[in-house]
Amino acid sequence: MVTMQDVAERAGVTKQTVSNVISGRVAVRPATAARVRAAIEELGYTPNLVARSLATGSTKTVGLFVPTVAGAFYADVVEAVEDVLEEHGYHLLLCTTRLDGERARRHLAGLTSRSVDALLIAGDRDLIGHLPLLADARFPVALCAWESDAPGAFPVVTIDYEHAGFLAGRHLRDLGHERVAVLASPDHGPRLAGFRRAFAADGLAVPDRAVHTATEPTIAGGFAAANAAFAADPGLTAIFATHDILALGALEAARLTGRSVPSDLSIVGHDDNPEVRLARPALTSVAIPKREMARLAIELLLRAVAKSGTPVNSLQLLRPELVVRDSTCPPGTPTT
Amino acid sequence: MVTMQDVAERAGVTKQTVSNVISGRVAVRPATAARVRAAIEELGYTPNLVARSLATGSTKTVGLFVPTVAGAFYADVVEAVEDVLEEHGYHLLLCTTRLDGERARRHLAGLTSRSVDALLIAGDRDLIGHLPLLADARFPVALCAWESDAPGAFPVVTIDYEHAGFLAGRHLRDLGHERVAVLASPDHGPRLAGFRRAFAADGLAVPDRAVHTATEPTIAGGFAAANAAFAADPGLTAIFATHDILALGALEAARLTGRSVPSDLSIVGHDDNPEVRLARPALTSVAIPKREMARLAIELLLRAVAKSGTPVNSLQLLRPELVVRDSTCPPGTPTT
DNA sequence: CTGAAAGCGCTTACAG
DNA sequence: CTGAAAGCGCTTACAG
Repeated sequence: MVTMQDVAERAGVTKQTVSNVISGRVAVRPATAARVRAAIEELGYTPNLVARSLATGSTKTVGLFVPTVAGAFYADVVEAVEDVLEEHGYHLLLCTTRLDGERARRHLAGLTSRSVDALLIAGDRDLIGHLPLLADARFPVALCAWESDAPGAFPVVTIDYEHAGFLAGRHLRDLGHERVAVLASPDHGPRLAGFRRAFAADGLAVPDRAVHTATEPTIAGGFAAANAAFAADPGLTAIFATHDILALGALEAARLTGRSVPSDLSIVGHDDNPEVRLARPALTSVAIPKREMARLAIELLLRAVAKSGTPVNSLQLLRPELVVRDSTCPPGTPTT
Repeated sequence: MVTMQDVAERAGVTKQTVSNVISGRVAVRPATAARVRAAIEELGYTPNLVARSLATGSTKTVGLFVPTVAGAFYADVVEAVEDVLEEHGYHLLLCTTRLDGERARRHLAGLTSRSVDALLIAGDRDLIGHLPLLADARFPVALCAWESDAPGAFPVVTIDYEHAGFLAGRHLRDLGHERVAVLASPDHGPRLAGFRRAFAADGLAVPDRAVHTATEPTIAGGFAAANAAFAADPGLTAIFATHDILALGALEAARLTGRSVPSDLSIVGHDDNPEVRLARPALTSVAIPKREMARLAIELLLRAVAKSGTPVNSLQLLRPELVVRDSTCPPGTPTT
């Protein structure tokens, strides 16, 4: 492999000079610089980034942990992160934890060895217990897409999930719904709380018996939870699913129990994933600014890297937005 | 930061000995090893991987290029790659090219600087023109999920796409279809060729006017192409879409033109993405072993890294499988 | 504007 | 089984 030394010899200078023309940090006489550049060209020299990293202490790489890359949410997060990184000349080291805490721990331990300039952890559940491992990490760490229990030790950029739930509830209340059910994933406490707040504002309660926990975040999980909701209250007029995929299952359950959506049953989803636009009817859903979230989190990190300090430890909540489509209407609206 | 030297001093040995107990390459007297381990523990020492990489020439990292991470196909590829890497103690450097050749080129150039032990490139279109950049890469390179024009310079592990098309065609022929159309993405030549081969085997031709190119790989693209197909031959009884997403668009087009699927129109998709199971009717599709493909490609690469040689330059084609669901039946079958 | 020196933290033969 | 030496390829002050 051709090294900086080789280039230097060829150009008749020392390697420091070569380094200077490459980095541009120190002025080099144009004629010399030209000779060096020619030598680089002729030799096909390309700097050894590992050596550079050892000397500078920076790898120009940031780590990203996500639970998975399947599904629009995290796929978008990954791509948004990559875009920002690219703008700043950084590379992406990706680790999908797959809801496997032990796996996550191993990777975390691996990263600790200063092979990364910063670390962004998106999504909770898996890593929460291992975060203390990061307590004395040599690089800045931030969290995003964290719904609850965000440990105070790190800055977090996330969605105002409580507000998301509130928007869903508010929409159903505006339409006049009173007998409603929630299909909730276990980790979606804030969304549920926000939903309840919307009803409470009108003096209405969403009792625990109207909340049905989905055992898994799948169509089947939503299907089962929706059927449980129908059994608990056959006369309910609306459902809020804390995740689009559950809403899709609810749609299926409605079809099989002869409920037409939205005239017999309104359904509101959450996340506004692309597939909800394909559902029949197209689902009303709460859209969350995931790309902006990812961007802000990475920029925060990169800023900390640049001034080699700790990032400002704050909790930043991005506001979601309701997207009304065809799956919601006032209760008792005749089928068209 | 605590270094190997610090550990050595604390344990009263030299850093070479510390290195030996960590690597386990050289036997160390148990008592000494214990002292060293204690020192590591007390100091919270963790080796600097960058320094190790510079000394060994290996970064324990492999690069993966994919066009995108959105969509089940590449998401699965990424996760499969990661699983294999994890088994071997490697990290994943991810780059999504986003169909942006210039972006891909930049990343490629970046990787060339020996910061990666191997490189897997999944999917074509974007990188094809820049592959020569890799001609004298210092690490092994392999290609996967390559449909056509795989440059002979690198080993490729991919799907037998021609066979995939054949399976689709064969299925429709077995059902008795004769007047068919193909909705094809521009890059899916082999699938189309295979489809035609199945018809040719029965002495039937699939003329060019029955092939409708989708301008984009989206529902809308499939929708438009399907309508073009209906216009060209109102009496066609079956459609093969070279991509599931196009098939979904065709489903929509069938609905809006009053064709019932499958009794009036059979539809076969390709890729067997999870969403086709949710479509109504559930789509018949050609399933491709993408995870196996990714695994084989990475293992090939890792083998080459292990013996620091060039990988065997071969073209390996994995066989797809037809998954029959509810969107296909013999032509003229009465609606149930 | 250019060169001599030291160092980043590790590993790898090679002596003892 | 342990230590002394050299080296991986770069960068960073610091002289001249």
